[in-house]
Amino acid sequence: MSVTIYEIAEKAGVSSSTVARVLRGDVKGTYRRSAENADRIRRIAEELGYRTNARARAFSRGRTHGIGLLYTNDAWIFEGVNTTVVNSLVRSFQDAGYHLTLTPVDDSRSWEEVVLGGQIDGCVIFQVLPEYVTEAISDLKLPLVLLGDDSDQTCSHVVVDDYAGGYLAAKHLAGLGHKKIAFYVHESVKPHCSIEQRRDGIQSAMGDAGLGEAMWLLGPEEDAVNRIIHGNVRPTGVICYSNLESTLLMHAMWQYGVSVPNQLSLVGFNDLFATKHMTPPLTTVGFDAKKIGKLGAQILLDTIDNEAIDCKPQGKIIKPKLIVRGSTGPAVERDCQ
Amino acid sequence: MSVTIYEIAEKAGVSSSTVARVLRGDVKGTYRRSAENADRIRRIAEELGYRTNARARAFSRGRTHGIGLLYTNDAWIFEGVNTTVVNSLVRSFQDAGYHLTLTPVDDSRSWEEVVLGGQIDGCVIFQVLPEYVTEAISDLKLPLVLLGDDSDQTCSHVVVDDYAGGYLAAKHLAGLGHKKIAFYVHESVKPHCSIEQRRDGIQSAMGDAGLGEAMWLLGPEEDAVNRIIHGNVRPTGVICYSNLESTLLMHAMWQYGVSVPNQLSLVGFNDLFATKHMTPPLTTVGFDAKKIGKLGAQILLDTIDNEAIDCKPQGKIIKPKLIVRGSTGPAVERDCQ
DNA sequence: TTGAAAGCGCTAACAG
DNA sequence: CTGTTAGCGCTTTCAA
Repeated sequence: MSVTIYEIAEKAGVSSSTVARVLRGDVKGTYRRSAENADRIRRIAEELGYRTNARARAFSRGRTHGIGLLYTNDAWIFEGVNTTVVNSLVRSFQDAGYHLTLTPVDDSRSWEEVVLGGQIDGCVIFQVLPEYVTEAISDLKLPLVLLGDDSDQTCSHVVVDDYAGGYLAAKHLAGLGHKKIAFYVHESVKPHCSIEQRRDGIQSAMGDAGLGEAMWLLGPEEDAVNRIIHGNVRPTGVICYSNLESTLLMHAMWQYGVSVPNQLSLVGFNDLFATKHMTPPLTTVGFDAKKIGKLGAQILLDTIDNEAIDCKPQGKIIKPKLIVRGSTGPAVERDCQ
Repeated sequence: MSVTIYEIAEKAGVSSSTVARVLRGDVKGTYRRSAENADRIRRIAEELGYRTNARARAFSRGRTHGIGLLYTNDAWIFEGVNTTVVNSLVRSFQDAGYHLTLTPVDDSRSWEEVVLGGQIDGCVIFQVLPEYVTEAISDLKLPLVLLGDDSDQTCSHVVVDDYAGGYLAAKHLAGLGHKKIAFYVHESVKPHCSIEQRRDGIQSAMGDAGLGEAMWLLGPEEDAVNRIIHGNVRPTGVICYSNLESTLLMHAMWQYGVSVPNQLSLVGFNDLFATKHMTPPLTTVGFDAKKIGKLGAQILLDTIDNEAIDCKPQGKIIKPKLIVRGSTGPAVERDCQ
């Protein structure tokens, strides 16, 4: 058994409340006598190796200092730039005395024990969750913040301006003289608002540059590669939805002997270590992933602290920026083969 | 306030213990009358929207069903193949009704609240932790399992046989006629037993093949690249410690116009998506990362369940395998330039 | 600032 | 199988 405040109280000859208060820092020590007593209590606690029992505190206070990180997609949560977001969340919460619990949401309903059972004080929702989950959470009035999804404007959220990202990418290509620009989304990518937003941004930049419709490459990679290389209307510049697509395309172009950027320009999304070291280094749309975690944590902590005032939802938008590297160059029409 | 067993007890006209027992499934319902009662209790609980209060249960039982994932290295925990390990851990624990809490260990001592405060029932330790942390944990007699480190044989652990991995890699190169084989570890890699183990395996395979000493490339990448390209004794085959090194070298060789595998063979460690899609696809030493998480979780859960029997530590070793792809080929002496 | 006392909601030992 | 009765260790009124 571990040491409790009662044992300390007995040794110190004071009440357990006093011990608790001193150890919690609730006693200012304004009067000398009081301060001396406090010191003594702290010393005894130290000697006995006392540690606040977090379970008892959580029970009594009704707060665990735990935060749930809710997500549905295993493959996505620790993918590429998201690891930076997660690490940043962990650190930000840690600084505030909170800790993150990984809470995958699936049919197993095991998330319920954590979320509905009150093991957490709030949750960070990564991307979209099934509606019945978000409903359950809002029924509980559990503070939450959405990351990477602003479809529900009644919830606080942090998102990247994907429209702007798409715009930047396409504008860059248009500036290099590209007229036929494609947007490639791999078939394995789950539906997400960022897809349409990036596409809209691309289309808008193309419109501003007096160009026509963007090509939209969906489906399996073979099809995409095929259309890029052998299609009737061949793009000279391709914008990739994420690191996955850039990796695949870069590889495929190498296989088929299409030189990047001489014969084809490639722009990616997300700036990773691997991106910088591709052959050639990838021109990409990046954003401050750390900031997402930081802002998300901050918003959630605000909400938790101000539960009474039930403050209105906050929305933050992160602006992306274009990082120009070696995978883009002037447009060159490839001859028919 | 949420519904408690007392409210249900009152409505059902039974005692709170009965409610708790029924809801917990402790009542078999062998007798008809009892079964009917149990059904009624469950129905009332359902109607009232009752949820077991996990905080109260944790307090009362002295168990939280939480598991801490302890690590010191942000950059490493979600890196490459480790994400697979983490996801596998999460799932395995989830299946057993446990959840994982991310617990970075650093000077902030915030890990103490989680670990020493009793917010978790056991911990998974990723790689090595400062000694005072492991000591504190064993003082607490908190069940633990070490992942990727077997330096303390008194603790349960799951490790990859890195010696065998190194051996496989070097044997492969030797079989292709390579005589000068180097092992490259980037300077940013923190000291870890796997480095020596892989090197020993490499050396051993070289010995078996009648070759001399392996070259050991350490330090900044420029030096390594320089020695590979311009050194007095130039390796024809390089084994990379991890994905980092393979990415860097593959890129550098491309920059300097050294063809892989025609002029230089490259073998990596860890099999990632990106590895398969490098140009050329990387020959690499891979292992079953899912299994690590699975075994780790299983061992820890065993330990937690058998606290009384304080079972002796279990050690599991995962055997790696060589995945031959396009980055290795017959040895060719490069001419002096 | 301090002490006494009443919880927080569930579990568990015991008697019936 | 059920009810009674103590806790688990900390927080939080309320008086003093």
